[in-house]
Amino acid sequence: MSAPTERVTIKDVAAAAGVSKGAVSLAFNHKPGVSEATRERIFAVARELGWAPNSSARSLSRQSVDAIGLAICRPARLLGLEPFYMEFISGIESVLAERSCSLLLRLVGSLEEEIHLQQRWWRERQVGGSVLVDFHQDDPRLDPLGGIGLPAVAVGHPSLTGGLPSVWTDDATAVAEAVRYLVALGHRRIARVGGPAGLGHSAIRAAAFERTMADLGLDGGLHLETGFSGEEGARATRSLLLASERPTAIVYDNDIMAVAGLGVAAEMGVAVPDELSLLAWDDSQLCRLTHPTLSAMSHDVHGFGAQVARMLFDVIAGQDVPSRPVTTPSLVPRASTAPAPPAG
Amino acid sequence: MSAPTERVTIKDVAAAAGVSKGAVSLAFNHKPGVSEATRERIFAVARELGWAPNSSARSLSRQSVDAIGLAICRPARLLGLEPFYMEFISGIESVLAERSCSLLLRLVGSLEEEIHLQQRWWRERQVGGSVLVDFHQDDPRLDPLGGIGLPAVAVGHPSLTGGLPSVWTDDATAVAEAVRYLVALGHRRIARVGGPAGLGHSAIRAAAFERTMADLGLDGGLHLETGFSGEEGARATRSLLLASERPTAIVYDNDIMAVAGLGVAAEMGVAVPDELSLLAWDDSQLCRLTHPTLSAMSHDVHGFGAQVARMLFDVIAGQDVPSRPVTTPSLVPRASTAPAPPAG
DNA sequence: AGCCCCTGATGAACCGGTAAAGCTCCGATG
DNA sequence: CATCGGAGCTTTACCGGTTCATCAGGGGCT
Repeated sequence: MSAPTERVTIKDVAAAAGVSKGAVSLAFNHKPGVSEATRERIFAVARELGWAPNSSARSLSRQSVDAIGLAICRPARLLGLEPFYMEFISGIESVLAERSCSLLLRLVGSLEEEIHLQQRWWRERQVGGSVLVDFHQDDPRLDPLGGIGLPAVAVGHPSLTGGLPSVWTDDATAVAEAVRYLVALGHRRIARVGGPAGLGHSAIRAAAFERTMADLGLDGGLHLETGFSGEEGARATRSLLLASERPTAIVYDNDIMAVAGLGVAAEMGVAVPDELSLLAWDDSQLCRLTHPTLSAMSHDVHGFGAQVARMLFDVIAGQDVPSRPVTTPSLVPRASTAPAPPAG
Repeated sequence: MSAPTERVTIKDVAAAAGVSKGAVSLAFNHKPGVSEATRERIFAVARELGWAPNSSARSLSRQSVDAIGLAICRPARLLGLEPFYMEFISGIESVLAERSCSLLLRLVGSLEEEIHLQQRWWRERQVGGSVLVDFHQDDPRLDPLGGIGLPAVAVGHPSLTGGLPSVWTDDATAVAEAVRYLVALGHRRIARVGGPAGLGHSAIRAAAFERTMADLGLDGGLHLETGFSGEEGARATRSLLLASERPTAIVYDNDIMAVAGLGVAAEMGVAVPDELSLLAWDDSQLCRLTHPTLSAMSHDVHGFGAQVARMLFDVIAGQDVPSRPVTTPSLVPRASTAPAPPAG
């Protein structure tokens, strides 16, 4: 016995206000064609009846959708720990809210799954456009999604996103800053614990790391790839610290792995920062909660998301949008980095 | 010069297959009325043309929507660190995906905002129903949302959710288990760092904490309220450890605050677990990354989300759904809890 | 007075599906 | 052999909006 759910439609409002459907539509969309008096009467009636235009009907008629899609392809257990995404989403939403647009979120298990999902979303017109994240080198999504006309904004360096309008952070420059900072502190054996090599931005950071180290005349070969999880960060750190010539500084690709690294150092009795400096990436609140607090490469993830959303709206509006970087991550030194221990 | 975007509609498919719109609709919805041969021909044509039914049109016609809403009212910075939500969402989505239903996610700044949002979502039929989370005592959402016919499932103890079908974890029992465990280890001065008192489940845990302590003849007054953030967890821990008679064990309301507590203990030179035992809540991966690793009250958040989604579908289907608990969190002892130090 | 134009409104067509009623043909039945 | 029933489609009427052509009425101009 579900409630009758008295559906109020535009017709009811029109009847109650003594005008035609068309007039109600004009009034609600703030278009000319109705007098101020009529408009107000219509609004009053609509409020009284608790009416709001049915979004399916509006979409159908207008041939447009007020929703955008975001599919994230990482295990949920990992995502929960990545402060990045929620912050990023919140940035997107800050822009969506202004335009009363909604975010369709989906966690997918593979890029193939994402391809199918995005195709479906677009064919069924469930979304007006999509945000694509986590680009790989030769990303398999580019071909299938490039051709179908889906308006999209890519998050990632233009070298990865195959001509899609993109927003990215200049990770190469940030990596260089991180390395130079550690070198200035006297570190010579610097390691890096990165994300999966297939992931575009990990590769970019890896390359920048090697290059910067080489430029400074140091050995840049000391970097490990992980799957971004804390556990893998811990394992990587453990193996680095067990090496015969262990590094005096480690740069991580996210906060979680840095926290894990800190745990491993403590477990192995390696003093941070006296014997080992650690540098995190993203700089979530987590970095301020550990002891010692974690130095980090910090950036405005919220603003990043907002920028992406704004650009997507432009793309949907049919504008020709140039790719552009957002502000480069910058170093926030805290207690986990210190001058290198005297060579021993 | 946006692409012409040749919109393929059911009419095109019908024409190409040499049948009527109706036949295509029947075929695609797996309803009787078309022969097997025709059905296959229609599918072949649809695949070739890359057609999928327009979701707005379908919603409009069917008077139903294949999306559900979730609004979360916590600061984004905090959410990112709460592994709970992503895991919860992923649980919801595991069920939605089976029914090709989408999740509309919104981060809101206040419960008032959520009320407006949910009302709009429902009036505009953007969602078929909603998941309501983070119930407060005398929650302001109950009145405005109860009356409008929005199908909803509440996450929270029935005492908080005003007659809405609910799913909840038996926090009271879990708190009791936590306390008894610590007491069994010899702890007598046990503190609790909880969430905001207004939040229903915090209140329930607080009450259960006091009651259990009282039952055991101990002082249950030692609990602090926070806003769930790591920083507040750190502050609370600091104040507890500075007290004249400091606790020998602390129970936290989430993982992040426990991690922060661990940081504070280290900073103050209080040995964990020798001088102080810490117990986290939720048991995300984070608990295994610190040193020492964190004992925690663990539960299946993914399954929790799935359960909620399943129930919401039943509600939307018009069934009369009984509220029910999911499995009670259970203790996972790790390295942060140990026998109480000898009284001194 | 006759004409034009502008404002404020109406009515019908349309968006792309679904659903129910209607129509055809065919084999089975009395 | 007329009749009935059902399988297999088609037709048509919605769903609840938007949009556009049309129209009535009133004021200003010649």
